[in-house]
Amino acid sequence: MYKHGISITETYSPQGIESKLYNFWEEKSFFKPDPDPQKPPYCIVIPPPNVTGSLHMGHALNATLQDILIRWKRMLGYSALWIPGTDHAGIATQNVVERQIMAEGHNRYQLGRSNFLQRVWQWKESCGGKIIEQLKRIGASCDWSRLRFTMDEGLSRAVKEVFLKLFEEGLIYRDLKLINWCPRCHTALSDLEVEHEETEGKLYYIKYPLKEDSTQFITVATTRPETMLGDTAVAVNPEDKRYKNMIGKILILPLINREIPVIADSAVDMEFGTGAVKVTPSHDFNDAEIAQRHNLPNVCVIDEEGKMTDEAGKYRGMDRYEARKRIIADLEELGLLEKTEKHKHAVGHCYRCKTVIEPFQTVQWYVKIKPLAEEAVKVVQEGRIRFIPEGWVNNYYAWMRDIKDWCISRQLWWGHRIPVWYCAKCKTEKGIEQGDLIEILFYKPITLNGKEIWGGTYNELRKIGITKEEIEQRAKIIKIPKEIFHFASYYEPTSCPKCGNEEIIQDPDVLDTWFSSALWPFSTLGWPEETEDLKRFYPTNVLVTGFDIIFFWVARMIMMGMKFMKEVPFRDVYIHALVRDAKGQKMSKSKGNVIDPLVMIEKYGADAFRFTLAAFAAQGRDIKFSEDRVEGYRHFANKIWNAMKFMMNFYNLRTKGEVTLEELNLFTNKWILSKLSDTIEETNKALESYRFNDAAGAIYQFLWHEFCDWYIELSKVILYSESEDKEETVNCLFYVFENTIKLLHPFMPYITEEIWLNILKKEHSLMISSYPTKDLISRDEEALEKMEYIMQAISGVRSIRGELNISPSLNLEVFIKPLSINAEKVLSEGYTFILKLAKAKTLKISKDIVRQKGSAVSVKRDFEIYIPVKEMIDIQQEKKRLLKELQRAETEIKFLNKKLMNEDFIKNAPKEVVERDKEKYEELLIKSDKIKENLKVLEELKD
RNA sequence: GGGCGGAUAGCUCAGAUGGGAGAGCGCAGCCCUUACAAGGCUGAGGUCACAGGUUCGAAACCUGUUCCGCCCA
Repeated sequence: MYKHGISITETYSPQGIESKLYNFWEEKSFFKPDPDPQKPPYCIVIPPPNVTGSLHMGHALNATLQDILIRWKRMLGYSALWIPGTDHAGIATQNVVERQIMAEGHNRYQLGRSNFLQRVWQWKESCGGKIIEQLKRIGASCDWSRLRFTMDEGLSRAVKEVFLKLFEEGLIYRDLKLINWCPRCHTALSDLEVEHEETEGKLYYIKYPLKEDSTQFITVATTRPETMLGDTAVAVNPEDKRYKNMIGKILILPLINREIPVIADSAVDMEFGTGAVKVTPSHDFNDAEIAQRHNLPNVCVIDEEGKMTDEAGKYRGMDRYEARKRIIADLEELGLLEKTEKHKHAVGHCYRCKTVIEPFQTVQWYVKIKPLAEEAVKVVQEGRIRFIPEGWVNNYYAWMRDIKDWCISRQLWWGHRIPVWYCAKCKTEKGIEQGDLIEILFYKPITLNGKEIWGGTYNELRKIGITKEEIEQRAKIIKIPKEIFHFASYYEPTSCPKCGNEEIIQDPDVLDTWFSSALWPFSTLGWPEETEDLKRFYPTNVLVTGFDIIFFWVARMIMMGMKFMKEVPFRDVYIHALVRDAKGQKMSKSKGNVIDPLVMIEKYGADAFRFTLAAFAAQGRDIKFSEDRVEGYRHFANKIWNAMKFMMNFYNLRTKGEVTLEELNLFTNKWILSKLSDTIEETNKALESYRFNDAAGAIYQFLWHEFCDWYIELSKVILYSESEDKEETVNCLFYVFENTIKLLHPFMPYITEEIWLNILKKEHSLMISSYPTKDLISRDEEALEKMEYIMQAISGVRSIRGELNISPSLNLEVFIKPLSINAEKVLSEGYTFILKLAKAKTLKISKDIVRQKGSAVSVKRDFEIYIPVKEMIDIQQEKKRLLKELQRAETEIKFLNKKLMNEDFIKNAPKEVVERDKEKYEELLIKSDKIKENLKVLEELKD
């Protein structure tokens, strides 16, 4: 129990305090932006985590930095809004629910599309968004009343709106191309969703016999022999002398005995393999390009499941890897396998399930990206969007330069359904009824008149009496050729706008999740409605995110923002680091090196954890996270707590809330105010330039090493006496502490609020109080200089004590001889402080002091300290100490001397630098003389 | 193959626009001094990866080398 009637726990314990305060803030609606129109807006949209996700270190860092910014700006008087939300994560979420269903012994097809979607929503309501609760644990001050989800009604509207607009403008189109296909997820992927991984594979050399003379061969090298069944040519470089006479000749494709030509294409690398490459247009991107140039046919030998097709002859139905083995064995038997070599190459994997990607030819939806990209590059070049750190713009430009059209359709059920319909009754240019071209495959047959129906064309199925609904419910695959007439519609249409027929079916695909994420900065603010929020908060101020989604997300948001808002989505893009483990390895479940942020919070408190992340968040470098650091910053929290405990002993003596430099008498008080002023400026400056570590460091340094180590200790001298400065010291102590707590609040919101509200009993919450800015206090140069003397005197005594191993319990007689009038005046003014903090028994300050024999000495700029230690210590040890100091001084003298003798230096260096060095040089000369003198005295002592 | 980033104390890292290096942890010594041992005080520890160059002056700027990491093809 303390004097003012509050009991304070011995050490700071975050458990219990945090949730209480968080609930308090939320109940008071402090997370909502201030509606006052006078206040300037400040807005951040959270990078929406996956709804399936749980909080990992990356999220924690990301959220901490955003929260620091938001709390800082809110306290600076902005109407601050941080919009939270999650994205629907098409593949990931669908996978989660499919696994659940599989555990029940079913698959999604058995449920049917609409039932399956119901299950996904159910799952989302009960388990999804766990991460939102976790964000609250780290103290995120998001406006939860504005929580959004990419599949919610408003955002779905935005998605449709955007799709239709782009479709109408011809920026969205449907095309038959080779795409990246995941045989496990059964969907197309965009280029970005493929991860290339260096893999140790093999290079197979296969002999293709010549038609005209089967004893002659061309040997091709390939890493994927199973695709040879789909070869439609062999290509060589036209410059390649080895093959000059082969060009135009016909080869017999082994195993399948198809005739294929030898063609010349300059894209062929003569150095690779034998210089002759097989061309498989259906299963390789490079080959597809060659095929286009030479008008080669496509032969598709691998299907959407990764199994061999009918075209694969006797390998039909085999898995692609099984087929590879068999083909190699068969070739070997035929004597057509020349050799195999080890070979390293990059293999594409699905970023969600890590399955090896199969290039696959299908009809997909694309966004024509060039026109959008041009605008997005321009706004960055013009500086309307800044990247911080700057270096990332190069990556951004590079990617934008070689950008390819964006494949946006996914063969999933969970996501925004593409708002396009196809008419079965309209006729193609060739006069064929479209329904005859739409092929349906059921997951489970329909039995009709004792016959199992597995599918067929749309028209066939309708003719035998299967309803439209049945077809859509039961379809596993709906193949709709490219040329079929289609129309987009915002509302669900009932008939074809061209022929009026009701036989229309919707495109079965959904949109890439990133399509909806790209709209996030304006869709979350209410677009396409012209809401108040949109008017007030768009463009947002900053996007805080990791570099890994610059392309996936940041670039696309800029494109969409420019396209639909005619304005950038954010001013700044702050790219933060990746959080790695202590050894610098990426954290991953399989490596087992994952650190759970919630465990850290549980163990050390959210404040210590947040502070660690901020202190680590130096620009341009990854974070190697170590638990030791968190522990260190928990100590910091505890330090604050204890300082507060000390102060609360004097709480009742406080007479005013604010103090100014002018009204203060005592230089220590003026000093700490000046130091606070510096810290305030440094912190704000650092935050303005997103230097979170500098801001955290400035506060830490001030609070611990200036406020606690020096100021509190100095204050005790006054507070435990009957000094007339006691009142102003108490007032100053609290004033400085309160402002420091304010500075710290964005970093450590809980402990600061707890002290503010529940210990200091402030009327209003700290999180809505005002952030200190540099005009709050100025600095007093004189006080700073005075403290310099006092600190030197105290440290001088302590050094002697420490280095000579004199027990702190031994009170010493200290003599200080000032060598200037100023030194005498200042040191005398600080007499009591020196006496107490140096733990002196007696202290004499006088220019008339004569050094006693057997004194330890410390030489300062313009005073000397003598401590008689004859009885206490070993003379040799003191001599050693002085020699060390002398040596240090002399090396520096030598260095400075050389510098000052250099005419070029005097001539070229700035005046201040030369002046400073001269001064330093002279001081050191005096110092070394003094030390030498004192060494002589020690010699005398020996006698 | 193209591009980017890193190498500073035993460990993890800071070191805007060049003026001879800092922190935290760890380590050593002395201390339970009435806010705090989750603490105090005092120390030890660094040819700033290597080699050249620019400059009066380089950890910083330029060139090359080695090692490590990332992105793209």
